[in-house]
Amino acid sequence: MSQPMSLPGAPAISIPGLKASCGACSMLQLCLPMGLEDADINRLDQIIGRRRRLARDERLYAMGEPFRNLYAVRFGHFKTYQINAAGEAQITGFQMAGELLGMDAISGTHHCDAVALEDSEVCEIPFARLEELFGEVPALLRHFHRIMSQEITREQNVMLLLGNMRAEQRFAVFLVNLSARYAARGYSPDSFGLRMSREDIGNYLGLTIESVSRLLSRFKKQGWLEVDKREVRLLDPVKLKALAAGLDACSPMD
Amino acid sequence: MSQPMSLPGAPAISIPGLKASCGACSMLQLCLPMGLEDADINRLDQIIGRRRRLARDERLYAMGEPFRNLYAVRFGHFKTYQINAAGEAQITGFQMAGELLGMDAISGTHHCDAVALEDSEVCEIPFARLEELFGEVPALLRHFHRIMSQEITREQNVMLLLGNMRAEQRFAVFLVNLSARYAARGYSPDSFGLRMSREDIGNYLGLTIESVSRLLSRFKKQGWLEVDKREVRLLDPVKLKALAAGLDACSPMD
DNA sequence: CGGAGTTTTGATCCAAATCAACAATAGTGG
DNA sequence: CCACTATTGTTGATTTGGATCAAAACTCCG
Repeated sequence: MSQPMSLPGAPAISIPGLKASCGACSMLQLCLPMGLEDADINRLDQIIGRRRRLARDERLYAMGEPFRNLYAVRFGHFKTYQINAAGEAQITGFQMAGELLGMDAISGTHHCDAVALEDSEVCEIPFARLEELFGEVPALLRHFHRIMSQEITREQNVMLLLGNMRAEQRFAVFLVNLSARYAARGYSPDSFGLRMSREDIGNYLGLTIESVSRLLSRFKKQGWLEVDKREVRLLDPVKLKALAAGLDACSPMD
Repeated sequence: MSQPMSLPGAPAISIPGLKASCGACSMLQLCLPMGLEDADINRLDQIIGRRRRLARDERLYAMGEPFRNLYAVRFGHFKTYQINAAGEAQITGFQMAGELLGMDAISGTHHCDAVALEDSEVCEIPFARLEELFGEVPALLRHFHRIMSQEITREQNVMLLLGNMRAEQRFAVFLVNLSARYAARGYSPDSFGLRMSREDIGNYLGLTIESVSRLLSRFKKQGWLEVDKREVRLLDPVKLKALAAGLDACSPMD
């Protein structure tokens, strides 16, 4: 590739300390203000709090904290995870630019931790003020409901993955999903860096780190992708999509 | 037990054909109108459509259908499930009286099927009219958001279950969860009938029907519960809760 | 460079799936 | 009502996908 390595997490124009401006944000078409009129976007801008920068591994919020804000990812990546009574964690999602964090907390307190996978920035959205705006901007409310609904559907898809799929299919789903999300953001669908460790991937997919490593090696050997450290290039996206859809019998690693 | 068998799904006072009345509904304290003032409950009553009766195995809605209504379960039980491209199903939840169905569809079309597990009744809630009401009754909107948020959290808990737990713990979680929900509805927490088949339970928990059957036998042998067909009585709820929380090492079936 | 963390690869094990057979139950129709 | 069938559930034998255990290779940084 003659182009510089794709960098889906690279900062958009962003001057820390300045208030966020949805109208100028590159994520406008994916984020909360999607589809709003200019005037309404300005009203949303009015209520959006400061931007917040987080370093790699820094925590945005923790389980049990009282709910105050939603967060829109401006750039960077996050993971969210739950911890049960026995101290075991389950990663419930990876979030990237334009995605909303914290919806599980609207019921009162946060039910998971959110941690930055790399240096990242979020817009803080005070929910109390957002609620006020809902009454005045019905299109905003409608889109907010759509986003929550999509989050429910996303989680149902993960349930399907964890409950029904074998390791190979899970991993294919994971790759194809990332690919589609990068594509929606204008990045290459076939070439991207994994922002999360093998351990995070394994935890999310209900597999061990060893299994993830083996799957990567196997997919590479089959010629379906190239891997170099965390950089991935999908060589046969069609095959991977077929695997993900379960339309293709698993090749038993001969 | 000298009492008649517990019947958590037995009809509340219900005259088919009549319009629903939230104020008179026994699920008032669990359902959408929870916490509303009388006047606001009446406004909600105004918009709620007909009740709808469903026979066992009858489908309330199907994947792909356009979204029109939410449904509140009046009595009976439902299951919701997704089907993937390969035709395999994953049950994403079991719903009982007072619970809301269809939130995953707000984004436009239904993403799962909902099927009655027994003769059941729902209140049809036209979402367009509910949206109108949101602007007039902020408390209703707030509670609606809380319900959606809780649904997200519930699904995250299932992800934790499917991604992290062994069969024994999954099954304990399942039983303890049912127990708590029946308790919240005023029924015995320790004695209830399973409304779903072993196959449904297995599908939901990511296990085979054989595994579910073996788990039931094993729990019975351990003296943690009694089973007779689909009727279950928890004999050692404390033990089951400990298992569910993962605080208790799995007893290796000696 | 050293040392901690991460990833890969190989050997072995085990929990749950699969395969198989049968028992119990619920329907169905005569 | 019973006989017959289909469905659902139980139990046992065997297999297997992925976990676990173990160790080496690589990477990242101070």
